[in-house]
Amino acid sequence: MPDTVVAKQGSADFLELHILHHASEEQIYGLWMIEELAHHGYRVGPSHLYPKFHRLERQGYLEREDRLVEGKVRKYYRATAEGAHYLETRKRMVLELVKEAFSIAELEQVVASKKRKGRSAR
Amino acid sequence: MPDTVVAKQGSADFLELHILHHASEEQIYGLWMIEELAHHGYRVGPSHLYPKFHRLERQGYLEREDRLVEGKVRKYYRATAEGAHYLETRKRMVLELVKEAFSIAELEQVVASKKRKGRSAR
DNA sequence: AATGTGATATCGTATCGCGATATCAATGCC
DNA sequence: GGCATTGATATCGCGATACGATATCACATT
Repeated sequence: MPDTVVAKQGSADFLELHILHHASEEQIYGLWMIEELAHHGYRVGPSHLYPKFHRLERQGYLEREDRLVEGKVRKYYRATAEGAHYLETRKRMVLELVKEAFSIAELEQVVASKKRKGRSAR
Repeated sequence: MPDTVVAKQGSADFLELHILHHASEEQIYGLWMIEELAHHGYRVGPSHLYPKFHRLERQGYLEREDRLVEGKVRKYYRATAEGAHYLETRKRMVLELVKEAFSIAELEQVVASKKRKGRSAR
């Protein structure tokens, strides 16, 4: 069995986090996100992604900017301040889960050390 | 704003992972799980949890054992081998997300070192 | 004006989220 | 026995979501 399972509605809210995460670092658009997710084992179709974009925008977490690129209209999204804040809250919760599920008590320290210095250790 | 947001359907699949995680370590039952989740900031009601239990059981990821405890009937669940396997797959995906969202390239090493030795570094 | 192409949008239905509410099964009390 | 109590599980109901399939869009090239 492939490990890109996606067992039905499995990837649900991880999807939201992925979107917000990328949208807080750079401007993203639909097809790009779909490909990016594919690299990470998430099979997401347009009919799944676009409605999410719309909802996140409606909620004020994303803001859109239509732009013409190479003869194609792209709708770029970036996270708003509110969206970034929401993302941080959710990230904290994921961290809790990971800490517990992987029994990594000092995970916070690892994260904190990353934040202090910009190095990515690769 | 409290940081137990739970912004609508937010906790969705994290819930599944939490359930599977605990059910793979010990036998769990509904109310206990509800309280456990509350400790971690997830507000989950019975009408959310029980259907999930039922579905996970139907999918073969959990198995049930009714037991009488202190005059009360409890339905204990534990993860099946298949459920444990599914959990591992999902955990790997969460790890990917965390690694990326927190820019922790060496996260795998941290996890691996935890697995080798049982120490919890606290 | 027709076609190609990157991209976004919608349709339709099975399923889910989840507050509110009901139901259950064992025990203690009269 | 009848009945309230209490820990616990189950269901109702409907607005919202998942997501494959399909349609539509806008610009460029011919």
